[in-house]
Amino acid sequence: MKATYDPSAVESRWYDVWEDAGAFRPEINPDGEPYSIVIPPPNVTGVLHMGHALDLSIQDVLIRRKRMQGYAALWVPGTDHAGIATQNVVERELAKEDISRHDLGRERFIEQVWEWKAKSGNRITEQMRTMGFSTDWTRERFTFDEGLSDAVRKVFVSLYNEGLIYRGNRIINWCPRCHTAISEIEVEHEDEVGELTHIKYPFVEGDGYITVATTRPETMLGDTAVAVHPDDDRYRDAVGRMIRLPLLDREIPVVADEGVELEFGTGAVKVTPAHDPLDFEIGQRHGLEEIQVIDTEARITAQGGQFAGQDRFEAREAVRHELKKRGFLERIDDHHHSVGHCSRCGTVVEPMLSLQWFVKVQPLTVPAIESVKEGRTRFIPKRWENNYFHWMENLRDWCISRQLWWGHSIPAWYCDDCGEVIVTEDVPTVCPACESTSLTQDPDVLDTWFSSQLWPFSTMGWPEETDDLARYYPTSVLVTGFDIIYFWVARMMMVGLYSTGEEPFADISIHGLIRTPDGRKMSKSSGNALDPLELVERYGADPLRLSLIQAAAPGHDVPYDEAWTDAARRFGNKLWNALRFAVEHMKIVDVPVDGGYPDDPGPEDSWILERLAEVTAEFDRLFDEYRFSDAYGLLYNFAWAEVFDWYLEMAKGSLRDEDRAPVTRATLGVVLRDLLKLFHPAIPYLTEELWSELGDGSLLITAPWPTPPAATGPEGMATMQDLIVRLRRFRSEHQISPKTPIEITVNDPDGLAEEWWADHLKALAGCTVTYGEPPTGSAVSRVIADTVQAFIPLEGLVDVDAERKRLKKSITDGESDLERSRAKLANPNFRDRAPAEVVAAEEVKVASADERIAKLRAQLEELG
RNA sequence: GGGCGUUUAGCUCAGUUGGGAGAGCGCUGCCCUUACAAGGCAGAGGUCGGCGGUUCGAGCCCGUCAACGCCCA
Repeated sequence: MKATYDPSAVESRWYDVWEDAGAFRPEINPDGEPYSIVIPPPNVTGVLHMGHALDLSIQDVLIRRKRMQGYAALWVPGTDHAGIATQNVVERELAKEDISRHDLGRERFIEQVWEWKAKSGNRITEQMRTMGFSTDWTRERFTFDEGLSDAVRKVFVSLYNEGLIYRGNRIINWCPRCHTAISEIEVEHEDEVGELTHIKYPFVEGDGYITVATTRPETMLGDTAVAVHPDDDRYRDAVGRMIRLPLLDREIPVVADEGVELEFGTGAVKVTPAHDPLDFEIGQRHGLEEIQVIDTEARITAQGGQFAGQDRFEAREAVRHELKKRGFLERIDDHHHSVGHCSRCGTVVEPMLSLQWFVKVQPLTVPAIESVKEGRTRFIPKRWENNYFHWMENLRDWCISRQLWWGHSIPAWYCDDCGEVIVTEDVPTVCPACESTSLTQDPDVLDTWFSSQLWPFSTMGWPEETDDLARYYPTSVLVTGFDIIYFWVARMMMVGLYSTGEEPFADISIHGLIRTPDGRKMSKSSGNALDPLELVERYGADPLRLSLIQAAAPGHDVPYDEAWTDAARRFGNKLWNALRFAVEHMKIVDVPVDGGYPDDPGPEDSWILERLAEVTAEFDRLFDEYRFSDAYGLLYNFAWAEVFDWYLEMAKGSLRDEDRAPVTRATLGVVLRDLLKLFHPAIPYLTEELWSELGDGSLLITAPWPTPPAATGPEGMATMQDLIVRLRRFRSEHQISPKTPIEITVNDPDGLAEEWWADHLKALAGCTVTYGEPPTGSAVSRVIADTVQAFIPLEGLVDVDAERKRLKKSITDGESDLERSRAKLANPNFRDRAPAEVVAAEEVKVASADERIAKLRAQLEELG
């Protein structure tokens, strides 16, 4: 073995070996209970970012452990066709050659996208392999492949037939850049400082006017009323009168409507039914005309008089200018308000009246809420349930049609002759109403999330009744960030229950977002995003995985610092060298794949075996609660601070003793082996490589999960470790070189210091031991651990003044402990109400502190 | 405006049944001890945001205030 751990050398070796062995397929454990996860499908256009790295590392850790525990563990990979995103990418490519999609036409453009996918669409899956993720590639799916398209059509038609999908004219959010409608949650609201324009709307008859305020003055061109609240005394007389709309001279009524906010602005609002959701509702109630004044390019329509053809923002200025010129402008105030932007391209969205398809979601939310309320699906951490409920309870209908080319077609056809709407899974040839054969399919496609929401069961073959569906659906757990609970998780719950009657997953494990070290959001646009693949090159995939898992406390954001990954890499080096020590120098061979715990271990062996059993049990407990960071933190500290720093050092001595060496080899072998197993889910490459050094020839990826038997270590271990630490401190405080041997006399009234201490005190503290009473005549000091005292001759070793100082400090420390415990015991309430064992423990503390201080005082006196 | 979260060592964060605060990085001193200097040993550093309450006992439970952040409207 090489002297240092080289991640890139190790990581190039194993992925193909695993895959060729079929280890990623659940069939590797044919008799195992099923355990399944579907990957949240990344956009096919995407490249792996830190969020993916975290999300997928967690899933891999779950899957790999379950696989080792003997489950038929299935992790389904795949990608999302990502309608807008992918169409944008390909359009941009074409633009380089000065071609628009319209030049190509719809059919050839779609071909172009498929070609792009074949060429560049597997980038992210290649990156997943680099990271070592053990997904079953034989089951890879794409949201736009054939089977999934069948599922989409089936769900659409079914929802339509039950009246849960309808087509209607409503105010939607329009992105003038992407040229499509988008849903409510694809709109990102940002607080901006805008201008509130106050406009005078004069009455047609008589003098006077009403002042209305708006942040979008250009929409006044589409105004068909002014509305006030019915209880507003200020406008009591105005209701029913007519207004002459400035600039266009259209006569519009003043109406009273409950929807108007009394306190806001002047209390009177202009009503633009075609370009505002609230105004649309007011318009419906009062039978107002809907005049579209902004078109799909965000330009003023012919209805906008002299402003026709202007861009909406240009028109905003022009309208204001004209109002001012003609005396209708009252004033302009600065105004903080939130402005909606397209989540895809950042363009300001335009609310617009449009004929679109919608899902009526309310009926679907009822069972989805119940499932979580009744615990059939649980969120981890639980607090995310509240957000889920809140969102579900306030859902508005979901606009699912998109004016794009790349996406699932809407399975709706219109009869060219009689206008009949035909919604069906198979392409219709004849109009059922008039028997015309002249039918035209709806040109729109579906929101990408409409197909993503089917992912947990469409990937398993639904609507076919496949073996996979029967065996692996519902899935065991969904792992994802809280940012897509609304987009994705909630919809999977709704449509999963609707389509299959079952919750799509038992658990939903929510993790946070990766942030920069100073807590900001990582994003490509702000240029502070780290590339995980670059980190892999610099530190290795295993160190990146381990550091992400350790840093990610459940449900909290992760401010990521490379220092963690560097620390994980150093841990890898430590583990590497521990194995190197065992393999090369100590001839550990033939460690069994499982079992093999020694029957008659020595004291330090039984101690580490006890700790191994405790730590494994605790690790499993934490892991089963999805507390991966705690579980691996525990393991990391156990490995480094206990196995490497203590056990390995103690084992060096016994390995030199031919009588004790066999049992030490056996113990060292099983402890390191089990460590490799426990660490494998997090750092698969390194552990597999080290496993191959242990000699058996099998693969770690499919080795059985460890279940070390309970063991009991020797009573005196903790005291001995304490004594060693204190002796080392004594050395450090007195600047005694580690090379200077110290002869100590150990006095041990309670029989804690057994014979086996001597070797360890020699090896780990550089002290040779004599048991018995302290020597008399020469100056000594003492170091005390529990009831054990070690006497150290001072002659030639230490400066007596320094020793006095050391003793005084020890006495002071002891006294403050003593004081605290005494005060507690002096409180009668404490004695009465605290549990007996707590009181007893406190009494023991007093007694031992007392004794200790007495000894130290005596020591001080002896020094004179 | 509503909801949620955060506030613990110089920095980034753990701390789930309330019983003397931990990790990583950083810092100080000593050590190239044949697994590892990507290391070892020892150490310094904290009124656990403020105030009040419950309790024999609060980082942890309750109330309140403050700062920061996120989501929704």
